[in-house]
Amino acid sequence: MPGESTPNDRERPAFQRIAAELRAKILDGALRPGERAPSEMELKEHHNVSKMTARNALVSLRDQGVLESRHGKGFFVRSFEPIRRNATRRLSKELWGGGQSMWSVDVHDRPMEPVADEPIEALAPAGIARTMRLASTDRVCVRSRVYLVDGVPVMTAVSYLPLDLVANSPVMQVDTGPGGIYARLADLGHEPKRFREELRSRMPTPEEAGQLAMGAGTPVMHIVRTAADATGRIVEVNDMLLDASRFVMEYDFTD
Amino acid sequence: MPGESTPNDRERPAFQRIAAELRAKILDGALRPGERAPSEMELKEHHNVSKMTARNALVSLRDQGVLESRHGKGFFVRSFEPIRRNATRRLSKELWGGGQSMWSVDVHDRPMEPVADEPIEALAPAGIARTMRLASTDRVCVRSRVYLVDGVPVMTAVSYLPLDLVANSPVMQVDTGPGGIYARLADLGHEPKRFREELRSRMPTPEEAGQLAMGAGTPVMHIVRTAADATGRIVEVNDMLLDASRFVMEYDFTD
DNA sequence: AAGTGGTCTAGACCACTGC
DNA sequence: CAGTGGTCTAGACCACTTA
Repeated sequence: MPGESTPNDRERPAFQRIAAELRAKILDGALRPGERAPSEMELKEHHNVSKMTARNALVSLRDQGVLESRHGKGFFVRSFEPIRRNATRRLSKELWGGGQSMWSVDVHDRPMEPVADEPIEALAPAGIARTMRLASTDRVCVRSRVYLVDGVPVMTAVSYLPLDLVANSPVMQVDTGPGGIYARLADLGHEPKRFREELRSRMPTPEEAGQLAMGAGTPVMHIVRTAADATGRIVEVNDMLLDASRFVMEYDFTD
Repeated sequence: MPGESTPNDRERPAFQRIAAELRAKILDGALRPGERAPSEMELKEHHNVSKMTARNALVSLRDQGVLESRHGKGFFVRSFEPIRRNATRRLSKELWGGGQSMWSVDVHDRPMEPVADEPIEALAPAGIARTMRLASTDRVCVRSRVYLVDGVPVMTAVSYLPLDLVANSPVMQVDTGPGGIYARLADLGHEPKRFREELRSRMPTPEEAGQLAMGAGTPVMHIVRTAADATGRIVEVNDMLLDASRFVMEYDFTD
């Protein structure tokens, strides 16, 4: 009899009970990161529910970031080894000249490698033009890149720089040399001095989830960093999208 | 005939097509924030699919934070009016003496009101004790509070302070007076000078989603702020959980 | 009472994985 | 091949909202 085999428990829905039970097993260590969770069929028979109800429990945990699914293999407990990234230290001037890529100082075991597109010239998107205080006719240098860990994309970044500042400079090259963009801006007499990072978190669009190789149920961090030189002129806006499950952001400041 | 009415489109699953179509309508403004999306029945008949498939499309959009559902009423397009919170400005000393609650400077139209529990004495949780560099037998003052906007909880915060520092001080009172905890710590000769905020983003547990009145498909920001006095002694650890859909975090720093 | 979302069943077929 | 996740159907009943 459809719709009746749940004998009106007056309790939580069955799929939530099953999900909570699995969650508890993970919390108390009975189910460890990387291990396979019970299959749909196993849950179906163990709890006397239909396949869809068993599946519903697994999917809801996946959408909460607890499990990940691999087609044909099973549901597995997700593990987290986030990359710790300190914005202050990362931008500290000492590192710029050292030939260190900005991001490689953040990852300890597995280096994060950038894959950069060819820089292009373009009109600034409306939002970027506004934060850069540019006229809508001003052109910018656009540098797009993807950062990989173990060959997997974990972050995308798009930098916008005023074209009149960086035209015919190494900033227009794919490889900007030791110290990266910021060192080149310093060479040009516009060393970045003041920074603002604006951080949002939300669920990714399907496109974004595809670009970053993200599991369902994991949010993104959307960070927009604005860099100004000593005179207050905005010399770069960097629009970053991060797989939130792979990062811990750290900010230091005084009084 | 079950499983056959999708005539092997060789394309995306039906529920994904329907979801993408709705998403597009929202993006191009045909469906505006706050408006009701088509109901399950409407989608079912319009696309010639079963109710579960139509529902699947709506639920997947809800779990991506695009829609919210109201039982008995429908699915509605979510709108965002995030609270902008600048950690640097918020903590700037000038504000402490002014009788300004720390958070009220962040909200413009609708004030964010804290609801504080009675402070208690307790053993520090393991993780907190470690970051506070306390022995496992040291006791701490625990201050829990919930912040409301329009009566809706949007953030929880739990502060831990070394008990030997704040025992028999106004910090142990519910109302700490003008300037809040930090002003009282200054009175005690331990003015917070250096801060670190550590920010993660993830999906909430069901319990967390209940405490904050969160819609499905919205992540939380988990922020742990550590405050040290001039000598480097850690005088507070503040463990915050925020409904990510309601906040934009802002961090300023120089070179 | 009618319309809506929320849960559930008992099947079905497909695609992917690994033996 | 069997086992797994992924999609789908055509119903059902429930709880909630509005009128």
